[in-house]
Amino acid sequence: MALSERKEKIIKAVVDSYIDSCEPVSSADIKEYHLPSLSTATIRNELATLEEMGYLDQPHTSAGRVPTAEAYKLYVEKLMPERKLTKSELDIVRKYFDHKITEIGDVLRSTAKVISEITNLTGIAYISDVRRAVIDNVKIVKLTGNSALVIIVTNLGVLKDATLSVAEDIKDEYFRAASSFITGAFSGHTIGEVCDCDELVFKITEEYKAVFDTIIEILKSYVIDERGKVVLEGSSKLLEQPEYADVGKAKAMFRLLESESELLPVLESRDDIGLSIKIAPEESGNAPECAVVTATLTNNGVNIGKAGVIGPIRMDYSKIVSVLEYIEKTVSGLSTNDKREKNNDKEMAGE
Amino acid sequence: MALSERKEKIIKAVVDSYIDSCEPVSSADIKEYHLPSLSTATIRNELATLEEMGYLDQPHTSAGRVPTAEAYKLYVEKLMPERKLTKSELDIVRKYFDHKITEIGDVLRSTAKVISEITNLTGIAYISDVRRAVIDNVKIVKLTGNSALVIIVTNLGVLKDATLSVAEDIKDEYFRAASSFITGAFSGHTIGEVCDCDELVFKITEEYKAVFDTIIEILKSYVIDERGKVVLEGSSKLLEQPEYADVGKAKAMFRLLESESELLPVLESRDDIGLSIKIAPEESGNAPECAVVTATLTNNGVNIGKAGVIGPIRMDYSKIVSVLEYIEKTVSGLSTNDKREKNNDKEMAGE
DNA sequence: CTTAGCACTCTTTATGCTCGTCTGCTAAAT
DNA sequence: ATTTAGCAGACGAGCATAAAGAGTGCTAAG
Repeated sequence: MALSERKEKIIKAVVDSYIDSCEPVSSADIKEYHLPSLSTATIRNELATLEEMGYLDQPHTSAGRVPTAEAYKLYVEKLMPERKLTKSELDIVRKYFDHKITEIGDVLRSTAKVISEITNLTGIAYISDVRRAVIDNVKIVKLTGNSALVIIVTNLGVLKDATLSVAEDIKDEYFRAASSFITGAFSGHTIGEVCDCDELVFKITEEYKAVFDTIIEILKSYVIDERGKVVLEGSSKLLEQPEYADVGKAKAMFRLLESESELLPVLESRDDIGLSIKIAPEESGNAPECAVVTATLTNNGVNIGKAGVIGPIRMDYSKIVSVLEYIEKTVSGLSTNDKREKNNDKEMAGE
Repeated sequence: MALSERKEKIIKAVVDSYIDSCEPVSSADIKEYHLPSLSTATIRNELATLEEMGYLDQPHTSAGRVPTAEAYKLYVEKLMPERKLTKSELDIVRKYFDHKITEIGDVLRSTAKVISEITNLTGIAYISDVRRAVIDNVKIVKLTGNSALVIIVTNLGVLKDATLSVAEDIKDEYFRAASSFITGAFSGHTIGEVCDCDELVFKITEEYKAVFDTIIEILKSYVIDERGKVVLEGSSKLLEQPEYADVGKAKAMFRLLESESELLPVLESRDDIGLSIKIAPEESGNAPECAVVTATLTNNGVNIGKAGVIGPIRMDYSKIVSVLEYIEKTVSGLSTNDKREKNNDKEMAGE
């Protein structure tokens, strides 16, 4: 059934007001700040029918109204005001991404951090599936005496690099040759493929067997380590929210954040593109009530992963959406071969 | 004035009991669990004099006794039982360090994380002073088309590496030559020296001017970024502690953790070696009461930084000391040219 | 010096009470 | 038919009071 315009206005008033104050909204509040032309009695009548319709709740008889998840859903879909980032918010984002960021892990951490800082909620970021990353390039560089660095470049960015011990007397040339050999063998394959297949498929010669094995090892442990690893930043920010004024509630929420097996289903979204807003998702099981807003991160058009916020159902969706939209754009602009606007890049003069 | 053996036993009983339960300790408790041979009245007499001496406190007249900071200090110095890590605790530590860890930042994060996991408090780790790190080696590696990776190896380990954009047509040889030239110029100098000095000192020829400038830039921004940066892991663990059952207290503590300017003086310890236990340090100013235990991390005998825990004054010092001692040893064993016992390293066969 | 016993202090918990807020309903007004 | 004013009723927040329980301090005896 369609809602009258007035009913929608009242829902918006309740949600806006409740987001701001976290206190049940009375008919007088609505009259004063949102609909001065109506009497409180009329508003009360509307409130009563909206409650019957499932949009509002009443903690007890003599209390104001509180929005239900249904009301929030309608709000984000239709009623929410558009909002632009303020100057200072833009500055915060720029500050975080004004550096040279290489590793995927760093991108995730920075993203989660900046989101948390602006929204005052917990920022989350994660890679959808490392196994799907396509290897572009593998470099092995000798560092000091007996250690070497393995750098694996994928379409998602530079994977965390790993050192390995090597015999002192191996020459630079060997590493160079090994690098280009391995690059030739792996390039174009996904990490998943490389992990699963054995040396025969890649036609590895005896000479580079050892390097091959080592790199497979590194990839395998990387895949295991990062499987569904979610980066969380600013979880303590949740304490600022009045819904967690009770330490028990706060603990329950932290438990959810710390348990990856419970958290992941809550985060997952159907759509692989754009923003996803999940309000009180069923997947959360007996975990505490929460809402999750995520944006899809891309790099050169490739889906890297997701970033967003998690927090109580009462959150400033309007602000969060504008932040995430901006971050989505910014992160997509970061990449190994980017052309960023500002002086973020210093071209190195050729020889 | 010297304490009688019995007084010490009673202090130990109070501290042990209070660490365990976080509840004021009554004379009956002490009799039952620690000194059954004495009567509660005798114990009460002792408790009264210990309170006068400043070792104990009484929340109110009809409550049991609570140890003062003085009592904790005596406890860690003299009364604390020795404790070995349990099998499962050892396993946790091994799990964290069983990987190839390259970057300093990763060492810090892992260390803080494992400490937090075992102690159920907030783990901290930080580098004493990046500017004092001595550069060993600088490598510039071309990755894909127009991006290159700069790897700076110091005596502390591999610094976070940074990418830079380069013209497409630069050849590998140029990077190789630039790497060895820059290594020749910087090797043996500290990061601080390199940041402060200009090109003349390093006799940079025109040819490598651009690389030189870029690397200086990277180092400078690194030094600024990491100045006094403290890695914190598991801050939400603090909520498990009953002293933060009140959200206000918890928030105050989180504020301390988030403010580097307030946190650093609390962490700093006089001694540059071994374990430091600071109980209710004066430096904390008007920040909430806390205790900090830190160990010095070394790498090839070089002082890297500190790692430890921060939490309420009531913490299981005995356990923490044993954990930190073990971690101190383990981390010192990690290094680019290490000879670790187990199969953590796979030697790569020569050519 | 140690101990038993008892009075005393102070917190904790439960109970009852008042006050203010906000609603729901009814009847009148538009 | 909708809106509004007015009023009774419901409920929580806050406060005082009372009773119960825990643990001490003190005194006097062992």
